[in-house]
Amino acid sequence: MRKSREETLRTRERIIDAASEEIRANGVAGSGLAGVMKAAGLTHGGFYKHFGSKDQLVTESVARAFEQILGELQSSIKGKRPDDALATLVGEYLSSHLRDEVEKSCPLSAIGTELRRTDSGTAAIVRSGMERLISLVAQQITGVSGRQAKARAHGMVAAMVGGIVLSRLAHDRHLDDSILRDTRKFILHLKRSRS
Amino acid sequence: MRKSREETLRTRERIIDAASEEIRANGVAGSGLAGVMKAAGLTHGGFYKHFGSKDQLVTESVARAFEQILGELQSSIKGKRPDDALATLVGEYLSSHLRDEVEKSCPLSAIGTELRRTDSGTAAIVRSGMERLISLVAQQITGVSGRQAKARAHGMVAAMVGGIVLSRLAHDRHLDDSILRDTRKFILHLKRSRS
DNA sequence: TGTACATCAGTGAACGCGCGTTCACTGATGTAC
DNA sequence: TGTACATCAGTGAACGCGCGTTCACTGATGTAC
Repeated sequence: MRKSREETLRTRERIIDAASEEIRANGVAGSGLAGVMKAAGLTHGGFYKHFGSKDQLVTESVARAFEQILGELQSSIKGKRPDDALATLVGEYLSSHLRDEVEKSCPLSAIGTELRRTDSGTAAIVRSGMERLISLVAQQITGVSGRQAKARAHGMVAAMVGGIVLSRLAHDRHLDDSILRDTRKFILHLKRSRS
Repeated sequence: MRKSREETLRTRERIIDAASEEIRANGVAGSGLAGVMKAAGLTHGGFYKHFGSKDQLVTESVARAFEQILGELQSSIKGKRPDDALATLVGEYLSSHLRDEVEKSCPLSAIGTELRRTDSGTAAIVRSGMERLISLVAQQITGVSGRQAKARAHGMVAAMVGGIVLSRLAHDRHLDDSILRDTRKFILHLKRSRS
C-alpha cells in the first residue's frame, strides 16, 4: 500500500492539521496519537512513518497553529492604518468567534498553561510565536518609540491572552461576553488616552 | 492501623494541600493519585478512604488554591487605601516570586487553559474563584461606578492572568521579567490616566 | 518503453507502562454494655 | 472503669484501560537496467 511521494506529503500535512486542532481543543496530554490519526483518516500504526515521536508532532502542530493565527491576524489588518489595525487585531483576537472555536484559536490562549511543560523544541516554537504576536501588535502602536511600543504590546498581548482564557472559563453567556468586551475596551482605551 | 478522627481529618487536609500544589505545578492530567499520596506521606491505596474520585480531589484542590491566593492577596492590601491597594494587588499577582513558584500561584495563571476541561463541580469553583478575584480588584478602583469598576477589573485581571502565562513561556531572563514589568505598568498607568 | 526488484506508506496486532479504581487484609480507634 | 466487638484508615497487590511505541506484513510506487 505504498503511496506516491506527493500523497505521502499531503498525508503528513493532514496529520499535522488534525493534531494542531485536536491539541488546541484537548491539550497535549489530552490528545492521543490514535485519535489524531483517525481524524486524519488513518490507523495509528502508520504514525511513525511520518514522525519520530509524539513530541515532534506536538512541535510541528504548535508551529502550524501559530502560522495559522498569525497569518489570519496579519491578513485582517492588510492595508489598514495603524490605529485601525490595532483595533482590528485586538477585536479579532478577542472575538467571540475565536473564543468559541478553540481548535482554530491562538495556542497561547488555547493551551498556554500546558505549553510550559513541553520539550525544548516546542518551547522554542512557542517563544518565537509569542514574540511574533507581540511584534505584530507593537508595529501598530504609533507615536512612541519602538521600545515603548514593545513594552505596551507586552501588556496588550497579556490582556488578549488572559481575556480569552477567562472568557472561556466563565461558562455564562453574559459574563463571558462582557469579559471579552471589557478587555477589548481596556486595551484600546489605554492606547487612545496616551497616543 | 485505624487513625483517630482528628488524625484522619489532618491527613485529608494534607492530601488536598499536596494535590493543590502538584496540580498547579503539573496540571490536572499530569498529576497522578499515586504521586499526590506519596507527597502526602501515604500509599495510593488509601486514597478512596478520603475521596470518591480523582475529580472530587481536583475540585477541592482547586478550591483550596483559590482560598490561598485570594487570602494572600487580601491580607497584602489590609488597611491600605484603594490606590495603594490596587497597585499592591497587581504588583503581588504579577511578581517574579509568584511567577516562579507556580505551585503556590493562582490556578487561573497556573492551569487556566486546562480548567476548561474539568467536570462541572470544578467548573463552578473556578467560576466563583474568578469572580472573587475580579471583585477584589474592582473594589480597589475608585472614582467610577461599580459597574465601570467591574468592567475595568475584567481587563485588569485578564492582563494579570495573561502576563503570568506569557512570562512563564518566555524562558529568557530578560524577556520574562520585562513582560511582568510591562504588564504591571500597562494595568496601572491606565488607571492613573483615567481616575 | 518494459521488466524485475527494492522501497516504503499504511495496516492491525502486540508490547510495556502508568493510570484510576478496587479489594482483602491489618490493627488501632471508637462504641456498647 | 473495664471488656468485647465493630469500625475503618492505611497497606499493597491486582484489575482493566488507554497510552506511546514497535513490528511483521501487504502491495502499490519508485528505481535500475
